[in-house]
Amino acid sequence: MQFKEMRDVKMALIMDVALEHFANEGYFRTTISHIARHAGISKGLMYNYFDSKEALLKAIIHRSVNEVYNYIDIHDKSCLTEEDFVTSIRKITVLLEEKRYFWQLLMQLVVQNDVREQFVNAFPESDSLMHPGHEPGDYNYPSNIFKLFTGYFQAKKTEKGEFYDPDSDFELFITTLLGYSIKTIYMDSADNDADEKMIDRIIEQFK
Amino acid sequence: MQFKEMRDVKMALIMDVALEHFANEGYFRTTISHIARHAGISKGLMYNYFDSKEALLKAIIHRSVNEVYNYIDIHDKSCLTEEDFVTSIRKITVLLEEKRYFWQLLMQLVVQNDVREQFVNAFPESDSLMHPGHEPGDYNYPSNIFKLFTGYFQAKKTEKGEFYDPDSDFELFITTLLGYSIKTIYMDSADNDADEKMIDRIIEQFK
Amino acid sequence: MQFKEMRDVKMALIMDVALEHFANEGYFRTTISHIARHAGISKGLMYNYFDSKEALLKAIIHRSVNEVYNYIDIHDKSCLTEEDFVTSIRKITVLLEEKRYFWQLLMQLVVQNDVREQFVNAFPESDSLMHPGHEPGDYNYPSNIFKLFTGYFQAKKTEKGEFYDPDSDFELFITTLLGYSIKTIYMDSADNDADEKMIDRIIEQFK
Amino acid sequence: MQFKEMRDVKMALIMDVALEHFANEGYFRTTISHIARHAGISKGLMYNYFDSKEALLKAIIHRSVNEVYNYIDIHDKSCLTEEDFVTSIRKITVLLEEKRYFWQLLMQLVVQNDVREQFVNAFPESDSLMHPGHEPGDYNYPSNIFKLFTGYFQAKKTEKGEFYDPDSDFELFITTLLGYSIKTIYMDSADNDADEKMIDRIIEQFK
DNA sequence: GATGAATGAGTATTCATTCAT
DNA sequence: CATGAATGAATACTCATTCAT
Repeated sequence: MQFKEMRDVKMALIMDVALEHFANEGYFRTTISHIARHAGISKGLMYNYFDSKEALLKAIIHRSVNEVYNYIDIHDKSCLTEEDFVTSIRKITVLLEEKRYFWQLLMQLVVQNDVREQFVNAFPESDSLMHPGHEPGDYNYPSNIFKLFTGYFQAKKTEKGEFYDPDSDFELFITTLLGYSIKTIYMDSADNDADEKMIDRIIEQFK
Repeated sequence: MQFKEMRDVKMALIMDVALEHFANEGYFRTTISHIARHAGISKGLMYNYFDSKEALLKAIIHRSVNEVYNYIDIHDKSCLTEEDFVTSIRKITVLLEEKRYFWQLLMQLVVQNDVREQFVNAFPESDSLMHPGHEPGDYNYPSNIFKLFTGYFQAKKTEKGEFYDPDSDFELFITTLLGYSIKTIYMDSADNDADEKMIDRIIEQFK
Repeated sequence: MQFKEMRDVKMALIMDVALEHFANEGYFRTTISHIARHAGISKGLMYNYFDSKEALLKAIIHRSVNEVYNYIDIHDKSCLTEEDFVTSIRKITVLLEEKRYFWQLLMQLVVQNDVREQFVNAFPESDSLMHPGHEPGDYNYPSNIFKLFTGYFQAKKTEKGEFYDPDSDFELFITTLLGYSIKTIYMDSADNDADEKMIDRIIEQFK
Repeated sequence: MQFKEMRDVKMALIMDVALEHFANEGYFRTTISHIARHAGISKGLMYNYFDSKEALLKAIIHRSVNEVYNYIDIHDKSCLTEEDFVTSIRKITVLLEEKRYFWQLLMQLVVQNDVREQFVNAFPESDSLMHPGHEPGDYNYPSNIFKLFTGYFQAKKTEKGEFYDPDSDFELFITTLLGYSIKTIYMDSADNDADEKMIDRIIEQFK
């Protein structure tokens, strides 16, 4: 259907504009009027596409989460090889840079205690963040990915010897990756070389 | 005067209540009425103490920043020994846990692009964040502390040999510490032992 | 009693300060706090002297009205000679300049339709503007003065001949005097000579 | 567009209602809610048309000033004949009666010292009071009109002889006209005949 | 008397959302 | 589908007035 396509294009436009403003000015301080004006449509029409400001927010998150999962694309693996591990991290760095606005928006939500709790609870169960093309039970990406990574560190135990503590190593890995992510999202990296070097060091340290 | 004391006590009370709500519900969603009600005072009285909602926010930040600087207390050192370095990190972990609400509030501000820019610009220059008991020129803590740490890593070069890259090591250290901080601020750490172990590993890795 | 005197002095001070602010910033925009601060007393004490903001306003008007009447001092005459007439006008010009703040305040009230109506109605009847030391029936100054002046113009008929219209002349006189008054109250007269000349012309025209 | 028309009609309605209330109850005591209720619209809609209460006030003044200038319409003359002079005064009397609310509002502003100063300063320079259809440099009506009148009195010198003082005569004229204007604006003239006679006398005296 | 802390009703303003056209 | 006029609940802030000390 052609109508369907036009609709989708316009919805995507609105979501793009909204995401940019949400990231730059904050969700609360961004008004519907502002988004509509910048998207070149009327305020009223917004409500033909999205039921409410919050629905728009959820749609944006939903879309981005799907894009991220599709790009990562390791959810049908049962375990990670070292190559998989390295590839995953490289993919993450790509995502961090290509989807800065999304991560910035996500941070805004997550740093509010009550919102974060809703978020954490809502994750695998809630419809709003389901992967549409998958059956229930199948969409539990975050925890699956999580298991793959913990599995990867567990597997290293055989190689590194009995004094190696996979849990501790995994914790530090996650911590370091979190720090790197935040830095990447917010600092405008003038020095790409340095970033490159840092991610190489991290990979070297934890692979 | 007795009035002065009452005033200070009540101002502190209001700031405490406000900080808690700002952290939990977000600055924008927290209403003055709400703060007043929870502080057991009338809306109008709030404005006897603070000129505006924003002034209240700034007062809270000002107070906490001063507390943090006073606790860290390394601003009159010219260089850091290994012991200083370790002590500083331990102090940071203490501050992270004791002032969670403050750091959470700070994150809320910092994750909004336009607010963050104001913040970064305002930092060393603005009166509002000056350390009261110090002369102008002396209060530039953030950058002074920064220099102490970079100096520490530079100094390690003599010990670690010519292939050691102090800049890169410092970058990774900051990144790791950032990740650790965020985790500490937001995750309610059921497992204190694990946290302890992680900070030990970080110290070991970078000292 | 000494207490009484102190009280009167302080009341006068408050009224002076209040009048100045009322005139310059307007009655509504002048706050009680502001007056108290400028009078060097506390807000609460204000209410020991005046029951309310409006009571303060009325007291100021009352005081000034009495001062004006006492200065004019023609209320026990039964008719005006030409000399009386000239003297009265000269006295009016003195009052205009010496009590600018009061006239400015009066104008502020009078230019609001609903307030003006209250005013006009309240004038001879209301307690608030009664002359305290006089019996009821005796305090009706405005209308008495009015009668004296109309009488003066009526009397000129015998002199000026039968085609002379005293009502019309009186009307024009009042009108011209009103214009002169407003100018005097609001224009800061750099050119005193010109003012002098104008009032001379007016006297010449209507005496 | 039909929207434009509706908008203009409604804006005019709001301005009419607001002007009436401003004049009768005073600008400060008139609430936005009150205006909205009497205009039959919601409070929020007011802000679709006017950015603030003050913007509404300015719009009203702007509109009225333009109407007055357009009606007077002597700004492209280089000098006034006696006929022009008489016509101008008659036009002024018409304006006084037809735009009482506006003049009353203007008086309210002008009698507050600080507001008046802003006003006087803002007059010829400010965009807000520019005549829209004229080039810059051309819109300085008040002072132009002023010059025409002073010129008129100067010209009478040739006719009235060397002892005639045009400045003094002009001053008295302005003063008398001011008095007449105030009376007309505030007194509800039951006796139109008397008013007529007075303006005739004024014209006779100064033409 | 004197203070200023405390109150609360009131005011301008904002903005997501609805609806007639 | 598309518009923007219209709504109203919510929010920050003000200020005359009261009251405990």
